[in-house]
Amino acid sequence: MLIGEYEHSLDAKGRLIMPAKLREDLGEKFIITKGLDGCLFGFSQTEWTNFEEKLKTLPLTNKNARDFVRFFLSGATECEIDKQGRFLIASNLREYAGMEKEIAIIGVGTRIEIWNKDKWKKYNSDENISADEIAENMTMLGI
Amino acid sequence: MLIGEYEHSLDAKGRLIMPAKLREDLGEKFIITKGLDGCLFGFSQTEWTNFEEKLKTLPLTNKNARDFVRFFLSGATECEIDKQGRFLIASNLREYAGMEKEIAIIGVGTRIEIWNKDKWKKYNSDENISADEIAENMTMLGI
DNA sequence: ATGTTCATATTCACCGATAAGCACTTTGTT
DNA sequence: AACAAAGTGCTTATCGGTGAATATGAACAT
Repeated sequence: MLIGEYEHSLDAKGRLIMPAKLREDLGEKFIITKGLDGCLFGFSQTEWTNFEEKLKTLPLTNKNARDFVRFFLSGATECEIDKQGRFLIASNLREYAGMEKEIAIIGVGTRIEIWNKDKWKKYNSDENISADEIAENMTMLGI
Repeated sequence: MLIGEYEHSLDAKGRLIMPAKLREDLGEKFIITKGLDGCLFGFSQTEWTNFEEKLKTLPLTNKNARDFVRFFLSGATECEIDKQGRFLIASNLREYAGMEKEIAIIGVGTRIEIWNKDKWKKYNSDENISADEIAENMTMLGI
């Protein structure tokens, strides 16, 4: 299960350290693609095939669905972690997610998300997250 | 059943003693996450996996669900109690909960809560918590 | 009261993960 | 062929996490 929040920085060539705690769950090779809310998604190989399967079930006749599928598949890249624990983020993905240097990597269960750190901080400080709402959701989920 | 109130202090590296009485109920490994009212929550593994299962079912396409899942999973860390009964609190969680040195740990049935001690004192002294008021609210819940 | 045991506090030393800089290779362009 | 740009790999220094040793203090039994 991918969890936690980590902060690292891109090197001059656009490589990023994969936090040691995420590495084992994610595997040596994994997939990153454009994500929602301005971040990148990263999937382990098994989670990626799951995800692909779901995308395949969407009706080709629906324009919305076609867009949705294109969005995820066109952005997808396979990444490999090198001996020093780093991986390269393709330049188009870096651009999409507005990445400069400071990066936040978060584990979200079945995937990781890679954020421009400032964006992530802002996202967290916004009222995306109100305590009342959280409490309400928690009781709904039986915690 | 996790109960009681304990006061301890963080060491220089951000580690905290887990009170002996909570250890057996919580297990060697447990999960801490961002909680409500500015504290951290700690769950036993069984409590947590329940919760995870539920989070997994939430739809990727719903923004509310994404927010909620991100809040809990990005804030989560697995902790392991070392031979001396201590565990490390990740720096982002320490920051979130405003932890300096003096800590209060309380048992709340199915989870523990970890507080900055001053915050905890203040929270208790405020009219957040008048026993009478609480009792009154409880009748509404049919107790 | 005294000694024993257990829980907690404090300090120090070591190791692994990460940051950062640099050099080399590959590829594509002129 | 020469060069620039992008990708890959290595080396070193630093810092945070981890474990060990010791000190302090409370609880308990004799």
